[in-house]
Amino acid sequence: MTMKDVALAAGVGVGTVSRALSGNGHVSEATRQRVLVAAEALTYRPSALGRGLKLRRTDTLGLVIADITNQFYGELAAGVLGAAKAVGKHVIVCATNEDADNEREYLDLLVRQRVEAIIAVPVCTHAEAWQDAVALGIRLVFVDRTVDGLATPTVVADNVGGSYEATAHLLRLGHRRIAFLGGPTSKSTGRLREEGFRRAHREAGVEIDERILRRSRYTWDEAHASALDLLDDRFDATALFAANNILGEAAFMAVRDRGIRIPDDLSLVMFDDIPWSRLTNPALTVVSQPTRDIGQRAVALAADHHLPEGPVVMPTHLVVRDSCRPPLPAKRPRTRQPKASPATQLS
Amino acid sequence: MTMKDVALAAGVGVGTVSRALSGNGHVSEATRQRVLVAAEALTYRPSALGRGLKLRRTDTLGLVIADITNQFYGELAAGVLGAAKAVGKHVIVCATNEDADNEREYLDLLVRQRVEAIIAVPVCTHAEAWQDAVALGIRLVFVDRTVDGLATPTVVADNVGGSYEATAHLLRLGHRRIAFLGGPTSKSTGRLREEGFRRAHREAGVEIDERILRRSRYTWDEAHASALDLLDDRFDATALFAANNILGEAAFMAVRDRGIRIPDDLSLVMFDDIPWSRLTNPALTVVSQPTRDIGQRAVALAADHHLPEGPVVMPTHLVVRDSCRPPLPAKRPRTRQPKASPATQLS
DNA sequence: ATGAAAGCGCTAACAC
DNA sequence: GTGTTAGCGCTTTCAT
Repeated sequence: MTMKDVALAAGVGVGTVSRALSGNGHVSEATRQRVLVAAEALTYRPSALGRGLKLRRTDTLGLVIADITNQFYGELAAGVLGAAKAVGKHVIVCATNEDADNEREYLDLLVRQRVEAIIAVPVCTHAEAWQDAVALGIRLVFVDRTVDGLATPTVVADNVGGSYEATAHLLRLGHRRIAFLGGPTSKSTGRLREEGFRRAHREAGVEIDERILRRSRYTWDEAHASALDLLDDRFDATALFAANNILGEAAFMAVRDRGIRIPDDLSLVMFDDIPWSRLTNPALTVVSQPTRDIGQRAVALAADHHLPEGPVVMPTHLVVRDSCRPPLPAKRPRTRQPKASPATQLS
Repeated sequence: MTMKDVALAAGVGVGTVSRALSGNGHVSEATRQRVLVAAEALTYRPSALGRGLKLRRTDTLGLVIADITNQFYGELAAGVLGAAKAVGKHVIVCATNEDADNEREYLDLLVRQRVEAIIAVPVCTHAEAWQDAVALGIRLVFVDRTVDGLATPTVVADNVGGSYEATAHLLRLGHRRIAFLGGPTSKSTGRLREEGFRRAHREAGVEIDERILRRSRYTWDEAHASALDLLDDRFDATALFAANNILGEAAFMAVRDRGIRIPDDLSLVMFDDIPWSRLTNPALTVVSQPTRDIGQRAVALAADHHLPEGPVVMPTHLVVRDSCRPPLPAKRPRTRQPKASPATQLS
């Protein structure tokens, strides 16, 4: 069923069919009806291939995320899909599983598909990997993580701020030995959230014990191993900050594995407000980021023709639930008591 | 950068470029190199539009799911994406949010995109809604839910069996008043899981009190309201079976809201093994379905040219954790004590 | 082995 | 208003 068939059936030319069906150009009401009837009778559906080839436009977006199974990315994808639908575009979804080779392959695919824009959570943060995609004239928007040395629109959460706020919350409660389970330094999220953690300590005049920091890739297994390693190494921290939902889940399980009670023995804060954080007992205090908005914003940037100079930073906020409390003095035999200083008064 | 440009640069015809790049047809090694060099120099990337139009083949799959934010569908999508990548196809993902209008629009989109197959969790289970898609020659595979009156390949979990097993587990523990929070009868999952629940009771010779059954759409708000309604209505059940992860999450929250303790006051079983079910306290006993496999299998069916006659039913299994225990006699003042019968011995 | 040419389904420019 | 036609980028005969 091609347009030609419809033209034949309606006794008109293909141009008329195109005009009648698309509404572009003038067609007399009489012929319009004839065309509509013929199209209906033949159950004709225009082909996006022919149209796209002619118009040199596909109305397609590419979304490249790490792991669609992670609810954070699910939420992000939901934002992208919703916004895309609203502007009449559809999206090819690619899951890299944090593998740079997968990412390359998907990139190549999306280029060949002539997507109008690629919205990506970059695995490979070397600028070169993305350079030729942008050289090929495909609009590129990064989300969640940045790529250095590439003037590309990017939408991220306020990683430093969110992390700072969470850490400050713990310091304010009186914690002085706060363990940190963070991401790899190869990811901007890993670096920035650690920076917020450090900044809060610095401003509070509290020294960080580097022995209670761990960095792990964003996989459950590695994160869980890191968390156990942390807990088993003369662990005397009174609080733990996990820098994303994977790390948080692994940390939570590890803490339970070791019979440590939250918040009695250990206060826990996690970056990412994920539905399950309300289901644990106690419910977790978390840093919430506007995940769906990030996705929507990315689509807006992908459509906009005037790009923002710097990355768009979306605000985070601390959601205080029940996983934190002041440290129990009795519970921290090895803790060095820092002398109270004015800077310690964070709020 | 079109193929013509490459041909010009390499001093050959477009046909030769096509052959050299695709590997179809013979090209002398010398010219092949010239073409490759020219293509590289121009950073040429073949267009899938031209190719698709000519070949009348898009290598594209459409995936229609309810809510990408639900980890169950995330897992399903991961299976589809992985299997699709393995066979060199890519996928347009559509989230209906359980809205029939959205589904229609997406369907129309996918038809126009000339996807080779649509893998869908159907919202609208009227056969007619899908009839013209299949009439248009697009392969259709349903997952998770069935559509009546349509001879279409379908991949589902063993809903009756899983539900039966979970219920039998509770009966075996001695529960005689088991509440049920199920899905709408408009969905096959809703009907079938209720059927398994009933069958287990029937075979155990235990009568069901219809007053402790609720049916809710698969949205958190409605499910939560239903769960509260159930708990607030002279609730004296000793166990609760939630027929999917949304219902289970809502039930868990409602139970907590009401200060009911699991498993002391109430045993809880949920259909769907979702990561958070291990994070609650106690960890939840669940019916696990091979979600990722279902997605992979659907892709296989979409590619296969000989279709299975009936739906493909994937096995489920009960994962026993800590949310169930025998009922405490003291805790069920209103419970009618059924007389022990041989049929009660389920295992 | 390679060039020329037809044609996939569509839109837009042009002619009437 | 409507028919005709060129051409979007590609693959594949058909000649040579």
